[in-house]
Amino acid sequence: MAKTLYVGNLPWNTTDTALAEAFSPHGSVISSRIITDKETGRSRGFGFVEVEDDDADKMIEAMNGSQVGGRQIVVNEAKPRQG
DNA sequence: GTTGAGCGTT
Repeated sequence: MAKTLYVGNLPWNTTDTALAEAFSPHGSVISSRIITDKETGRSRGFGFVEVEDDDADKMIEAMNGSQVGGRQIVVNEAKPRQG
């Protein structure tokens, strides 16, 4: 099982790999993606990280409020895209 | 060469 984490307040230069590298030591990272603008292709400043359900809660409290790329980030459980 | 609350594609 896996759970999706919403990551906000990210620097503009943050990449999906940077998230995986930042969440890796805090738990099992399955996948990571940075949301980019559909018109300009630039980073929107937030992304999503898919992690193991057993480590999701720990990574949220461990990475929420921490600094990534020199900027403090916000980590929460992502809302279900399909309801 | 910019910006800063908010929840993504098949």
